Amino acid sequence: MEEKKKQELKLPPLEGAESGKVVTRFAPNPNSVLHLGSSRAAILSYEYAKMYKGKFILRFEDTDPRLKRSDLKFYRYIEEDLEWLGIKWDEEHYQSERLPIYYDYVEKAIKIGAVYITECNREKFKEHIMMQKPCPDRDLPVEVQLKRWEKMLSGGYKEGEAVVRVKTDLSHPNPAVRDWPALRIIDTEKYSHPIVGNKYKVWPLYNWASAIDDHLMGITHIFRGQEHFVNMVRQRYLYEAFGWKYPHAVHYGRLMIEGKPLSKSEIEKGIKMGVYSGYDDIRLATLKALKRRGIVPEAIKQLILAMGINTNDAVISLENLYAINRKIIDPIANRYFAVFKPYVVIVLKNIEIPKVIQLYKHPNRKNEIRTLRLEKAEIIVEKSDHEKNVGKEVRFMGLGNFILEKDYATFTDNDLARAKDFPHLHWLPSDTRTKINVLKDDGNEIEGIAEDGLKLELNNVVQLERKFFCRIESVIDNTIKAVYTSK
RNA sequence: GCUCCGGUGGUGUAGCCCGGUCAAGCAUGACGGCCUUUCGAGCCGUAGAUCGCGGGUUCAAAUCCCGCCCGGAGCACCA
Repeated sequence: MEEKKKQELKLPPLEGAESGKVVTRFAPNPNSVLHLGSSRAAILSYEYAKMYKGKFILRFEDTDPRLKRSDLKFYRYIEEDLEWLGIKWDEEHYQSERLPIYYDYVEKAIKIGAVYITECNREKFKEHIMMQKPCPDRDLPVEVQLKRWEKMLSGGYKEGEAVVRVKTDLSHPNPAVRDWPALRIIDTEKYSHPIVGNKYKVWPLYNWASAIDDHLMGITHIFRGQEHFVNMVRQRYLYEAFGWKYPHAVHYGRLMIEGKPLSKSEIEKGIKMGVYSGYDDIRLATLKALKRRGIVPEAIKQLILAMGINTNDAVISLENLYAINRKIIDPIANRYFAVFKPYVVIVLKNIEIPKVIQLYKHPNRKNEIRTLRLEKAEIIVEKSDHEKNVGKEVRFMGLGNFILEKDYATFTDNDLARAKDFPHLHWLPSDTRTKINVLKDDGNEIEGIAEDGLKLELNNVVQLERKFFCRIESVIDNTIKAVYTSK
């Protein structure tokens, strides 16, 4: 039964990759949690590193204390999410602790004329750049640049008064590439950094910190969304100036999920405004929400690997994730009965009481048994099941075959072969005490009763027979709370 | 507007670089059957794509060229 016939999902070969020499990194800004989209870079980077027996680095890009502020809790959340995915990293870095390194390269770059410090303000600079003209201080001698650099470091400029820029090509067709900004001043008295506080006033921008780090850390392959495409174009000028070799970069397309917000800002906003209950709100596609719903990490990994490194945009259907997930959990998830409201009480006729009914916990594992006790000749079934089948002969699963009437049912026999074409209905003894609430994926809750044995499945994904898979989230006294996984 | 990147069945993906074996493969979803103490899983089968549109090159185009349309991304002293 457990034949391993599933073709191991294989990533296509990586350009320029050699076994033992691949180094990849995942470089999140710790300003939110991981979701299905952001886990893509992590999974691809990690899997490729593993595939080529290389190295995988986790690097927190926390160099904006002002607009995209990092938060201490997210460093930890991201680590948790990665661990949950089964991702292990060989190195971990915080860019906020590497500022002296970035400073060092500014000085080096000034000396080779690769960067300059401009006192042009944003508007003035933009005017020049749009006309493919340099700001006057672009060609100031090295000594002046160094002096300005010292002035920046020593606090001689206030926010916005000076910016380090990388010389590119002023006639580059894309204005966004022309002399891009590398470091700026941030008033950390006002915008304190969660890790280094107000220790530094000069902060690198993404392209500077990322470019320097990718080189210093020996990154050979970069995986990121297409929104970073021009950043590669920009950073190449710097690499060229330093005589470095730019890593192979893969820019995959945009990933969307039917109806679910997949942007950090939208998630953060929704949580702040109380639209979502938290990072694990089941309507979200965060890793924390998926975990809570009983989606296993292996399913997420397989989904991402199946998408590969395609550059076109994808609107993926959650059904796909569910299908993959189901294949993994179905062989292990135990089976239970739960009857949801509205339900009806049926009196059983022609049976002996009391009665102990034995059922398999899983159809494939006939050695594991669960039991239901009938003390009274009375069961509860769902109203819709009852309505559809009044007047018919039905199979009460595990109990036997019955002619179902309006409020009673008469036992006929226990012949399973004969029951083949009968509707199979699940049921519970009328004196069942265990209650269950299931949080559905649309945010609504449904109530019902369940087998007592279900209380022992805390944190597990189970199948409520004929209903759906769900994860048992909490068990307090006689009440079980579960979260819907999928059909 | 400018600069990039895309457009293969409902969804995802393979093929496109190096034209024919592709009247397009796989997965998922839908439908039907078998099996089964579940409406799940498994097995079998069915339906579903004139490969965005138009033109060109060629004996031959999803694959090459041109034009157009549509979608996305970027155009921050964000990452």
